[in-house]
Amino acid sequence: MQLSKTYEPSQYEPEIYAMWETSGAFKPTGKGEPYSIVMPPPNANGNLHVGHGYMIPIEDILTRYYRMNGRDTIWIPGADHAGFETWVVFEKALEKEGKSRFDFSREQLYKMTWDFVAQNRGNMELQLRALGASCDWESLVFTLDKKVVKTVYSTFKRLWDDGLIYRGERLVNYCTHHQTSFADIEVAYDEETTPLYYIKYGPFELATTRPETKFGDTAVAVHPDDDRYKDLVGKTVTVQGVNGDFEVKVIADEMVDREFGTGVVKITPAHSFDDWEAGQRHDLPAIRVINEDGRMNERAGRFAGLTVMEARKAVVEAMEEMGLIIKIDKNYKTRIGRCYKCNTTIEPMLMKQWFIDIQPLAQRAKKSIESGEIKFVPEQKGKELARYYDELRDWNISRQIPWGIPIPAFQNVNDPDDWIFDERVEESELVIDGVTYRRDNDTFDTWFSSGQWPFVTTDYLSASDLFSDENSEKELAEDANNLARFYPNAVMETGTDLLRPWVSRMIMLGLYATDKVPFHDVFMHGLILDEHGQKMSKSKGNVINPMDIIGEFGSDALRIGIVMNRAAGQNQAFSTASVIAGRNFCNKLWNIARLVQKIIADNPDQAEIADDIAAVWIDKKLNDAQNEISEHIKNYRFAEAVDTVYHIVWDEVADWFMEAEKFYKNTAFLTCVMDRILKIVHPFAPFVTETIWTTLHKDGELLISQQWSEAAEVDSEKVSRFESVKNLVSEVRLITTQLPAGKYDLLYTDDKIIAENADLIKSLAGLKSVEKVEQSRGLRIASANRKAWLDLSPEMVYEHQSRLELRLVEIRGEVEKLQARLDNKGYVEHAPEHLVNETRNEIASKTALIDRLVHELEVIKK
RNA sequence: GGGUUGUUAGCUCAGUUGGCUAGAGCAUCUCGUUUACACCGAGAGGGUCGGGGGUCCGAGUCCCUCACAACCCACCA
Repeated sequence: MQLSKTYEPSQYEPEIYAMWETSGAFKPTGKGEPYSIVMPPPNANGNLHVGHGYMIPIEDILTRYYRMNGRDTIWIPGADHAGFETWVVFEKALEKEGKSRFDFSREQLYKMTWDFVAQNRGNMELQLRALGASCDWESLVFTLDKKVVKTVYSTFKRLWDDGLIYRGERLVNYCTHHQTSFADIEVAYDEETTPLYYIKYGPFELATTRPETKFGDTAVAVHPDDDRYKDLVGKTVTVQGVNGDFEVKVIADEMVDREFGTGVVKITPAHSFDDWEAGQRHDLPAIRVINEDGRMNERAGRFAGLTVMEARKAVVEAMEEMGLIIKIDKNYKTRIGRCYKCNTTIEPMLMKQWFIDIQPLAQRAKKSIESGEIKFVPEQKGKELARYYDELRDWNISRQIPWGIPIPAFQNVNDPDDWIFDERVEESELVIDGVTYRRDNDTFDTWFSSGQWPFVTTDYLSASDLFSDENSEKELAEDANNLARFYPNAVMETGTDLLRPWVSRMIMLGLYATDKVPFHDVFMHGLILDEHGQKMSKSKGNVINPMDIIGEFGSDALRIGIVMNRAAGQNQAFSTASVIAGRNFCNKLWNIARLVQKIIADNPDQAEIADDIAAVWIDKKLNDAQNEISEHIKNYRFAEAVDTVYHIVWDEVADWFMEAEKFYKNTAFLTCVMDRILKIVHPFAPFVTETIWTTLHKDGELLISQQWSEAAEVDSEKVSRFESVKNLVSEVRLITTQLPAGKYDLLYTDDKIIAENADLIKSLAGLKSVEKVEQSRGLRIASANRKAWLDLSPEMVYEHQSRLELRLVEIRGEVEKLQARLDNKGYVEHAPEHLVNETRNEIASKTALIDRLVHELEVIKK
């Protein structure tokens, strides 16, 4: 089949992907050392964003590269139930129908959300295909699949049995209207004006925005270095309250800002996040004074039953009567959290939640980073995580939304402290030995389940049950039918924003559940910003949809463009210019293939060409490029790898080798080189390379399943011969572009390389002729140091003189700089010898060039 | 406020442990339509590497300092 003039990606991409998928090329071969990546599961309910447009190509480059380099490779895709995000979208949809979550049971809600997600789930998977993801679809895991739940329960059970799970009180963001708690990110903060009350508080004066929580005060805090209150620290003071006197402890804590108010803070651990922290540090009791319905409880005495705002007003009035209010700052501005749905003020509320005692897990994870068992790219991210582990506090794994994995715990209706583990979560009540247990209605934090992703997706736990004896490792590795050989994963590739919520948890839970690190390397990519370096957001309207880019420029162009010029861990702008470069590159490759096709078609009976020095030269270049690319991939330097690919194809293959082949027409060799290039480029631009491959190869073999070529043996003498030709041609081009348009003659005297390659040189340099003469004339090709002259009239040579003089000044300047370096004793003494030698050699060659130029100028002047 | 990362050509960015004349893509300019490609070819111009100081034979790279920007965390009673 003839290749069309221009590469039209949309014409080939879907078909090519279907070929890969149906051929089974994405499946591991069962041969070679296992190499595995688990895809960070995109939201099943959503569309891919431009971040995926970067993530997927990187993971696909790795997968395709290792697949083509002898590894037994798998890339496991996933789909995320995205607990919170999906829940918000679903609840909005419910709302549109005039319904609320309170109209349904938990089971109903779960079922409805499931159906809702199922409707949309196909989009994301189609988009992964459009990006060319060569992942093994058969091993796809949804975060709510049975095997996920099973593993999550077994890990929970184990933590429970090990005494690492406990019920604990914790402040949660609570909406008193919806009567549910929210995650931090679900709370919308707004700057608002709220009165700041300066009140008398025992021996202190202090400022507060929340006088109504005074009933829950259990301490009063000052800064440890504050001399004003030094004597009172540690004492218990009596405070006059609206319900009578009460006592609080005076504590010293760094949280207090001496400059704010009077430098004194009342501490209400049950209703303020900061105060809760302080309470933890100082071992203070927490007293709840607000109920879940947003009204004051019995602790508020005569104010019980009032709403928070009513109580605030009433308490202030009462305090004013008692003379406890000093002044009220009515212009005070602060940020108040509100429910994103009903705008109700979020109350920090003390509630019972499930917790994991995290430090034992965290410290083990920290060690795995510090020992180098897990390596981070960029390295900095590992250090950041190690620090984070030290600060990590017990992990609250309960969430109050129905869309998630139910927590398999039941509470004795008669004894709130009696909890049992039971997986029968479909039952809302269990009766065991006459005791009734009620199911906990909470679900797991999504990170608790996704934190187990590497061993869930590879079925590692169930497999390690099968292989429990000493030989398990070996048997596992050899069992080609078992996904467990892919655990631990080779690399975890994900965004820097997921370092704490996700990567940290995978390491902790992986080590805990499997005694192994979940992956050996972590590669973290930064955020893709818009073209002007701004964060993309729907409200700004600057969101770039990867599917639009694919539609306009093609999948390969997006891949190359987005990977190009990008460093690990760095937030960087999206650049359409780079995508255009990617598209141009694909077109270039396409046209190389067209030229190969044409040369072969035009020369059906061409025999092997023995003296093709361009062939030897390109073999060498391709060897080098393969090595370089491998090195870059090994070090996760994707931008550099793409750069190497781009330039080997464009600068070496297209500009020199193909041009030389227009002369040689070495058809057999052209086929080999074409294959080799396609293999090298394939991981980066899979669609265009496969399209070319399947067009040129009629045997039905697919490029995706090929192995990279072995390095070719090269005759370095021939390589340097081609380099000489190249230099000569470059200089001839340089001179002739400065001359009036037209074709020129090259003359040479006693020059073996020119004599042997006269026609090649003529072809490459676009000369009229290359002729041997006895007596030289015209302009000497001086820089390339060849006995060659452009046959120019004395007038033209004379005109060229000024250019030569400029060049001479330039080179003399360079030599001066180099000489100055050598004149510096410190340099000669301290710098490595090879550098000094290099400098000397360079001076020598430049001096020789100066001599030639000087000589040439003398000739011209005569 | 704490932490992290940036600031290199008109734009978007590379530059791995300090070492040859600081690179790429896009954009710009000149010449060119030789049937692979104008999504092209041959060339060219453009940078005191954010400012200042220091270490060193040698600094875009290491140290100090200032300015600016982005991100993460904690957010003020």
